[in-house]
Amino acid sequence: MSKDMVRTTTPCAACSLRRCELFTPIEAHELALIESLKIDEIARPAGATLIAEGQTETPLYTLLDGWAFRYKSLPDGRRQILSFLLPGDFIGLQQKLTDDAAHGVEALSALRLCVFRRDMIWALHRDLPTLSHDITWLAAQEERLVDDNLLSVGRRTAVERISHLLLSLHQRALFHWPEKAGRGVWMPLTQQHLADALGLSLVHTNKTLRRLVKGGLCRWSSDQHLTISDAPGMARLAKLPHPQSPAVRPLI
Amino acid sequence: MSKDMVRTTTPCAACSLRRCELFTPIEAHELALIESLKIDEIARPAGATLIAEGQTETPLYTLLDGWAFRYKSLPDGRRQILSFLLPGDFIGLQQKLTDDAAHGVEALSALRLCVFRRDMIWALHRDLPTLSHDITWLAAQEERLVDDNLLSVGRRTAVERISHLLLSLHQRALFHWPEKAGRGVWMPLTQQHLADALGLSLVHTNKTLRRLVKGGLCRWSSDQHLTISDAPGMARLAKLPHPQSPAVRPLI
DNA sequence: CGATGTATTGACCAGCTTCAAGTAACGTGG
DNA sequence: CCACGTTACTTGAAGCTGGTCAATACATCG
Repeated sequence: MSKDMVRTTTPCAACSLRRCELFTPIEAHELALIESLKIDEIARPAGATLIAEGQTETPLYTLLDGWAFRYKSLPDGRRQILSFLLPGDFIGLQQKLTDDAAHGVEALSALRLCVFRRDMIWALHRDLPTLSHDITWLAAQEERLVDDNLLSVGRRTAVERISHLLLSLHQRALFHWPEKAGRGVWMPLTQQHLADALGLSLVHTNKTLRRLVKGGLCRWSSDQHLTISDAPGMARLAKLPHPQSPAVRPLI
Repeated sequence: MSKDMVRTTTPCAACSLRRCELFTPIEAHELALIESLKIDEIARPAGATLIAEGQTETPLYTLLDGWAFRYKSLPDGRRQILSFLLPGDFIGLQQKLTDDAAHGVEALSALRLCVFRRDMIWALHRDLPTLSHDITWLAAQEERLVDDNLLSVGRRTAVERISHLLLSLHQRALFHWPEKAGRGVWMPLTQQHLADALGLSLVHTNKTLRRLVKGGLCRWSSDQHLTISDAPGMARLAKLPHPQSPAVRPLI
């Protein structure tokens, strides 16, 4: 814990994420408020637990770099991944507002995180309507993601689920890590993670994924890179409903 | 459409929902702002579509009385119910913030609804931090509900799912409609709705529900009332994780 | 060089879906 | 008042998707 000492390693204005076209441009005074609420910038290794299920007094982060996921589990250990987190995603909003963490958050890769003051959410609401509006937008957006996953897990078959998940992760990841020639997009998941996100068993996930690969629709390298070879084919398999908007989004 | 005419049938201060101990007390000036944003109070019959999937320009409501649900569906008609809506729930938040409705909303029973101005969310953020904070809280809370359902659909067995859903609906409904002696709590769902919410087929839902009833754990009357006879037994079956907080909540 | 984690594949089985048929309750029109 | 259509519920039988068990291969790592 770094007491009240403010040790901002990177000024928010210089934040590399801001340069990404995925995020809406921001006013100088908004940036100043965010910077005043920033406590620290930290790194976490792959596999680290950022927030444990049931934990109270959870911290607030913005994910700067890397992959993570939110999950919930049953007493007997069965685990469900609720959604994946990529750079720009806000972490701890739900927990902050409802006190105890209903879900855990774990790192898939090494992470860089921006740490905010515990009272940040209230400060945003009190001091800057535009930013508090953005926070609400982020909360709504995150729910939309979970809604999508619920539709998948509840109503899609195994092939459909995998196609859908790979497609949407691929699309999201592409914004942050451009595809390296022939190697595909970086996606540091094990098949166990896929299975946990899809509500399938590990074995069945493997067999189904294998069928997709053999069918020439995508490639899943052993170094955890994904290539989509036949995007239209996968989209057809995934039974995408209304084509989803890429949508520029706020970054706090 | 009632043009710009303000025809508030009930003053917010007299709103019957406010008397429910489920909701946090509210300041006079907060109430005044809410009332200024209220346009109308309307009724809808059971089965009505409040918001269609893909609809743009969605309205904003607070559900005053009755049951509804949010859903998403696939091109071929398979439908997943995302969550159920009870009095006090805010409707249209997600759609408002992301433009097009990613999910539909349908009435299970006859409804009474409070209709708000389209710019309400922004007005709250601009004018009253306490209320904008509440809005964010509601969004976060709704996501928590979906998280729960996703865990269920992804990782629980059929018996567990049904027990869990009935238990949580029963608990929520109890706040609004006290159990009538021996008749149970009003729950205007068909088994098809249960199936759609649980990611199960109608037939299997029926058979599993029947087993619960024959096991003496609950009763599902033909007039759509639910009695939980053996709450601890059902909770054990449902594999409830951490006991959930009833939690007082804001009402907008 | 074992130990561990991940991927892969086969064999078997069960939970759930689909198909099918029948009952009961309700509303509507003749 | 009853025939009929409709909707919801119920139950049995058969079949498939996906789960469980098990064995192997392969890589990384201390």
